[in-house]
Amino acid sequence: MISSGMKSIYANSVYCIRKLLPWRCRLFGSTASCEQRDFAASSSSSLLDDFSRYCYQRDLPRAMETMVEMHARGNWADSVTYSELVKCCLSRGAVEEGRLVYRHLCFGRYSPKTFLLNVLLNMFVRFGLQGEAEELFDKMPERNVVSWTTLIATYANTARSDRALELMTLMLREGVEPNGHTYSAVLKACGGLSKLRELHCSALKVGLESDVFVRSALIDNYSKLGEMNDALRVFGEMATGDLIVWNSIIGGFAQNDEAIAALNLYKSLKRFGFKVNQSTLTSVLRACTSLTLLELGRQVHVHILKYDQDLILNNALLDMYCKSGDSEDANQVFSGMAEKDVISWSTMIAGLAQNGFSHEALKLFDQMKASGTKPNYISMVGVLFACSHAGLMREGMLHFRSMKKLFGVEPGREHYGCIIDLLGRAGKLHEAVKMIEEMKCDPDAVTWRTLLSACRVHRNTDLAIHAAKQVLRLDPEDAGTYTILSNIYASIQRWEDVTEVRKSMRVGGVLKEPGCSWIEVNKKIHAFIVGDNSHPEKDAINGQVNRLSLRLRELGYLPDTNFVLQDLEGEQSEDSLCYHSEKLAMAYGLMNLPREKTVMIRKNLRICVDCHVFAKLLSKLEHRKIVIRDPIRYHHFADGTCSCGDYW
DNA sequence: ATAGGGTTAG
Repeated sequence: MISSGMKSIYANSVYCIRKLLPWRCRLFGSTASCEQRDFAASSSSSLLDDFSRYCYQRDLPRAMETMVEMHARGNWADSVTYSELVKCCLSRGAVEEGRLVYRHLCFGRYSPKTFLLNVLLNMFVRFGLQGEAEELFDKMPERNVVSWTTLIATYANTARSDRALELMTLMLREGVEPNGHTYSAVLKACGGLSKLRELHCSALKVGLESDVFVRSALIDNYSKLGEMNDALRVFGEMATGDLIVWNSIIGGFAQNDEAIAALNLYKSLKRFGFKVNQSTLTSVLRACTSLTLLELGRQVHVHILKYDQDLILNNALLDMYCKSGDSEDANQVFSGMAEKDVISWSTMIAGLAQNGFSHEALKLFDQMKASGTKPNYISMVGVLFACSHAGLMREGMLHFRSMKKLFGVEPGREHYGCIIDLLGRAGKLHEAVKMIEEMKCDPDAVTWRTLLSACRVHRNTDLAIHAAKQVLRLDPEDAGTYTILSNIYASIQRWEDVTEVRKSMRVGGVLKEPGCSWIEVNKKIHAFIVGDNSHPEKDAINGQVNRLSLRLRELGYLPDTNFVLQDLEGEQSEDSLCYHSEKLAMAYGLMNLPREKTVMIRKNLRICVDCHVFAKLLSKLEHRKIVIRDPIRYHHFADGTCSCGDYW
């Protein structure tokens, strides 16, 4: 008879158990309840003492030698000593020795207890020997919550979430009650919101509401699904403070681009007198990054100087400086890093490329390869972005065509996007279309928007209409593309189509996102929304825009009223162009920032041609550096030119 | 005595 505790977890369990039954009888049969000491012959006590000493001293070679001797004499030590030996194997990565310990314990006249089998199970898992772990698990006469949790955790960590959840079900079916360890492991594997809520409920039922590990796992999962209300509720129910739970919620807001909430929580955390650590600061930096709060980020930089060798923190710092358009400080952090991983290199390459330093980015890519760091999918997005940004057709194609062979990177949407951008910039629109047809993955709205952008610059109306329709098919909420499409139809007098586009926009309830620009002055964010006059200094700002506009006209600035193929922030008239949010932000920056500071602006929509000309001329007139970061790329204006080369 | 949490790049 096979007892329920021996039931195999595998589909072909009957076969599995039959095959193993003789082994099982020999090992776990009649002697199953024997204690280790019973086997120790009195004459061997000094051998066992030696063994125990070697194990606790972490002298692996001598311990193994003694173990072999013991095996020959039929002696066994106690479980705790063996667990020390396994720890020793693990810390040295001694796989073969570990296997030998396993054979010594499981293939002889000895019956290891569940505790010891769990230790061995964990050892196999740690060594990445999944097959051997499963085999052992399958053969265990009794599996407790630790055995199940150990295996569930490996599946959860190797992103085999279906298997982890399945094991949890089997565990419950066998009547083994899960604990906090189990939930924090299985939560890592939970895919959707409904499964998460289900696990959340059952964890509460088992009485785990105060387990901080479960709490942080729940917060983390709700955050990943963007359910910040749920995450906040779980956080708020915490009676005692726990730094990691705080880190989870701060990280959650930072990842969901709710930077203000993240920063406020960070402030309360400090007010409560908590000592924060690297993880907290990494999330705080990420929050600063998403708001382009360069000055606040610099302040955080001062606080993290004591962690100057922390790789992840340095990577976040790098990204903060890159995204804030400060490639000099990014370079400084980068060159000061003792250890660099693929993320450090990728961040820096993409950062340089986005800031218009394509050649520096490509030089860095050469250094990366020379350093022995293997580029991955994301690294190649940065490299191709650098090529497209500088119009380096030959080089871009070369990297694109060779990356699979050289680095095993299969080209994906983002890579194709760069190539389409590259071809589009060169005016090779039909080759760009061919590239879309060649894609193995389905093109998405971003892909078609890239083509649409190329059509806009090269004034190809027919193709633009096609691309715009594709964008709207894939993303029917994209207000900007409706506007472009309607403008195109208007320009070729297809009034019925104009009406049609406007109508479908109305029917679909698509609202145009108002243009918004942000600028940091005195560590505070000032937001300028088109049509919003609530800024206390609005009169002074409007006056400044008008004055600048007049002075720029002397330099040849003419408001660009050719709106065709453009998605503008506001109404389409010369008058309203003056009040595009980035112009207001530029004016405000010039009024309030010291002369040596770069005017750094972030905006939610892409910059229009008129504002682009305005910014270029302004940088020359005022001898100021201006950076405008739109959702796709950054425009560095200096001395009358822009790093984007007037293509975006 | 064996199993558990948070942080970085497109």
